[in-house]
Amino acid sequence: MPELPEVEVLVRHLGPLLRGRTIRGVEVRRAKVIAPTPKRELVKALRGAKFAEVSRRGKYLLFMLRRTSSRKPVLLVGHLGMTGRFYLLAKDAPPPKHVAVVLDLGRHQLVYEDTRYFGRLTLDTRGPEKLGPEPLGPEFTVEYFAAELKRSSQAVKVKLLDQTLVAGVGNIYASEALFRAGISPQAKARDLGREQVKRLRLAIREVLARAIRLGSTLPLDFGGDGNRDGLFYYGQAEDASGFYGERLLVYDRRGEPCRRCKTAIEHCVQAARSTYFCPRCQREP
DNA sequence: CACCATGTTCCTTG
DNA sequence: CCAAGGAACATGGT
Repeated sequence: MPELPEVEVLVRHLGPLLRGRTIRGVEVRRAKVIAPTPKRELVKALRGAKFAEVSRRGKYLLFMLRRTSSRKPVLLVGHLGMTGRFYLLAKDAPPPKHVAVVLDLGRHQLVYEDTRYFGRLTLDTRGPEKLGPEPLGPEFTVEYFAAELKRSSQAVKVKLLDQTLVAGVGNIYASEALFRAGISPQAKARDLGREQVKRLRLAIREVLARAIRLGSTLPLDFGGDGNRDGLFYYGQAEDASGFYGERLLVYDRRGEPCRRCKTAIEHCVQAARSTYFCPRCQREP
């Protein structure tokens, strides 16, 4: 479930587990995910390098690596796409289906698994460089947000998915934030008034921060199949605990009663993505 | 079999 | 040149 909050929770768990560990070997099982970095180049850069810091930018994972020989750090960039997973496995555990890359860490292996192979694990840093401000950071100001929205004739929900506007909002949290702000997803971005922009900015920050808070309280070793051996698995936490349903107010709730006014939640398609909203609580400007 | 899915990029059209 | 819409990517679930 990778939007900003899921990636943030993953980073907070991975950081302490990886920091200081040395990469002994690199196995690329699906060359597509490391593109455009050639396999040889990746192996050369990673083997013998040590994890220094694990951080996040938008939906991207940033692995800062250092090697004792050279002083310049290597930045390894990860992206989970729709179905990507990073977790640790015991050294000789058989890697499951759809493993794209395995990093040998000695007693453990860091596995990057991705059923649909839409994600990335690469030395190409152009992805995160194009991103807009962090929604929870100081650069995401009302002034900036208002000015950017004014320049767009797109529906505001579609605009929220533009990672150069603000980094990390995905299809689920876009619908959730608009519901909390009481704004119709079909409203043109440039038509929002000052108060609506303020409310939307706040709603985005609250929705993301809340998801991070909730996600951080959950154990991540949901494997349950023994294979992962409890060490680390970022999986279907929401389904397993049933808390997914509680935290989402509109997403995937077509026909169900609005939590606020009981009106049936509606669904529409915008830019080929599903949008959910309450026709009564969310109005056009 | 048909349709849908948390994301991004590329191509076409206007 | 830019905005907008749609397909493509690859696999699995319903």
